[in-house]
Amino acid sequence: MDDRDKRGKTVTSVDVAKRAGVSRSAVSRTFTAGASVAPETRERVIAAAHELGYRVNMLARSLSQKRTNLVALVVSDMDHSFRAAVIDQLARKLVRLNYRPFMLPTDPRQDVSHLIDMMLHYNVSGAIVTSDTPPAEIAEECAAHGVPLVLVNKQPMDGAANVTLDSDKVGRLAATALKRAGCKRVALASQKRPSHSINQRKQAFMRHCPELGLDLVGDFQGAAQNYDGGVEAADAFLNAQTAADGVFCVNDYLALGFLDRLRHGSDIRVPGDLRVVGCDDIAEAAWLSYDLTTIRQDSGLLTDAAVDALVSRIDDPEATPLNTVIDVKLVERGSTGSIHVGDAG
Amino acid sequence: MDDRDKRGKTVTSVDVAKRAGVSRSAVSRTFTAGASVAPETRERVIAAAHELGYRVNMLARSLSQKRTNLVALVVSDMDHSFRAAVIDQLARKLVRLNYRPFMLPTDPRQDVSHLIDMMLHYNVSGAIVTSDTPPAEIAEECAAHGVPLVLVNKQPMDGAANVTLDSDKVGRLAATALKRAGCKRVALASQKRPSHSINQRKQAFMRHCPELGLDLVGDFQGAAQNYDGGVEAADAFLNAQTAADGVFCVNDYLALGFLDRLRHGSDIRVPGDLRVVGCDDIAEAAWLSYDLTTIRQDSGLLTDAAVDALVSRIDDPEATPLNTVIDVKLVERGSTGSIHVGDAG
DNA sequence: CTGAAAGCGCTAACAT
DNA sequence: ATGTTAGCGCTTTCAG
Repeated sequence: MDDRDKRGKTVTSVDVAKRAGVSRSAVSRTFTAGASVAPETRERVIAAAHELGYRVNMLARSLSQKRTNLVALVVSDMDHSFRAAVIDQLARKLVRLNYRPFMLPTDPRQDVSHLIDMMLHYNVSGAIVTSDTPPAEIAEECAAHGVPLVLVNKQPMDGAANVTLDSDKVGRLAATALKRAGCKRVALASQKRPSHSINQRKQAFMRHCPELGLDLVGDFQGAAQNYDGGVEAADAFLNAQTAADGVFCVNDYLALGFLDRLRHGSDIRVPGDLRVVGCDDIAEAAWLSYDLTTIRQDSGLLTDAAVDALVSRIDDPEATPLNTVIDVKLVERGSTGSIHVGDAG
Repeated sequence: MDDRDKRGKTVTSVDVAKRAGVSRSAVSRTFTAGASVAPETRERVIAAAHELGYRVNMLARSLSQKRTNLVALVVSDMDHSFRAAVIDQLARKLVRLNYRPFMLPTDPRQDVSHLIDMMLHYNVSGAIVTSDTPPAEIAEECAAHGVPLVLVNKQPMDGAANVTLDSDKVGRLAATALKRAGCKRVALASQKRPSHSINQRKQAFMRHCPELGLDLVGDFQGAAQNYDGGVEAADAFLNAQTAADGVFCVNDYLALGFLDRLRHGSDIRVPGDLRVVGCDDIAEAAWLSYDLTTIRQDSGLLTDAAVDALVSRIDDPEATPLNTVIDVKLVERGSTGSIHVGDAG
């Protein structure tokens, strides 16, 4: 590999062709999976390419193939560690399948037309939305322009594939866990303007409580679905002075704030006086200070399903979009009175 | 905007040209910043484009301009929330400047040639590395191929711009904070195989302790720079039964695990028996259960500097790469005996 | 200010 | 299996 060749002008397939004594097509075929080239030719081409430091220009290839393999990752709250993990996994899985993840950060209040523009500008092969942005228009536009779209934990939309956790089961597991822990009167801790998936969880929980003979005595809310929201929810809970003996926090971050507020500023002990269940199973839930019983949303399954759904739509644009439901499971820890992890280790 | 026009075949500049009764060049100019078009022509073109739902094909543009505006974001541990936030901010800032962030996830043990390939395949305008991957080859290759590269919190390398926090100040602030909190004998909590930036912090701390008359009585290590690593470091600390009255944890996650281990499984009270200082100021550090004094690494400044450094190298490839040092500051909380946030609120 | 023509680097029919 | 030819959609001299 001669350094003088690398710098300055870029080496193209015609350079390689010349050097290998073949046509450009031969070069192209050599670098195209499943094209027919004589082994001997291919070898010569590869050698020449290597000597020259040649790399296929994907932009040019995409232009002529009319297919980019670019996938837009529409993302908002990366500070939410569960979502960050999801993005990370999506990116890895896409790369493994030879797609190129493309970040489209977005603000909740930002208009989506901007996003659509970018997708179309770059001719993306597909898009995955994990943000909280209400994707109403986005789905329409993508459908109109034939861009395969996958929504993760969003309200299902026509023309878009959907991956979402089994929210009914979330509600059932939460209620069951509290019931089994001996609760009689339970409450919800949630947020003021719940996203679709959060809302589903809540509703499921409210459905299952009566079935299990649990009294639902309140829904205490914070502003956002994060730690501070949990603190606020706990404040509301404390003010209300309910006789609740169990709480389902609709998301783990919220639960952590909730727990912390009880511990620092009230006499209520968890799990002694109150049992708490969260949802997601973020890493922090297992920390010694929290030891939170929660409902695990397996990000591996979630991202597998999302990528599957996307790929199958890219491969067959006419196929009806998949609608995948991800199983969830209860992870019992100290906040419902199970053995404290600290005792086990 | 006629829907029949949008579906099926893509609308190109020639369609717009036809409809507007001008040449393709006119269309091109209309969508090129700072090109000279008669206001009246421009208007007609815009109208036609809008009616047809035309968008410039950036791939084609990039191909002919030989500049893509794609920026590779090389990233490894997104589960580390500080890094996730950095990625998020980088992406947002790049988009704002009309660059397109492109995720290149990588594993610590994966070979970098793979990454270089992707960058070259897509002709990226530049790259930012935030992962822990030893970027030795990556820097070389990028330099060899003229790809502007920015390293964030990495060991400086020839030909690459570098953005890193002021590690000397980190060490000084940590030592000073412990000193002011009344410590005499201090220890480090760190990890087995520290990254470059972590190592810098350690060394700085070790330099400054003697200057302040602090005895450094040990360096207790966990496997990784995360929560579990902190727990392990605390175990080591407890086993050693040192007389330390202060600990500098080289990173906040580590600090949280360290604190938790002390609280759950020892009689040592923080800040009563032991003062603890972390580094980074991640969101969790401010949580009620931790209330950790720490040294803030401002991700906003960090990412601003990284983007600046990148852009200036893209704009002028011959310029010598910038080397930016980010200021840090002490955030005092309860773990060094300052007023507990819980009391304030 | 505008249009014509050449070219960015690659692939895909179509012949051979 | 290989080469030839004609694009992919856009920009950019170069004339006018």
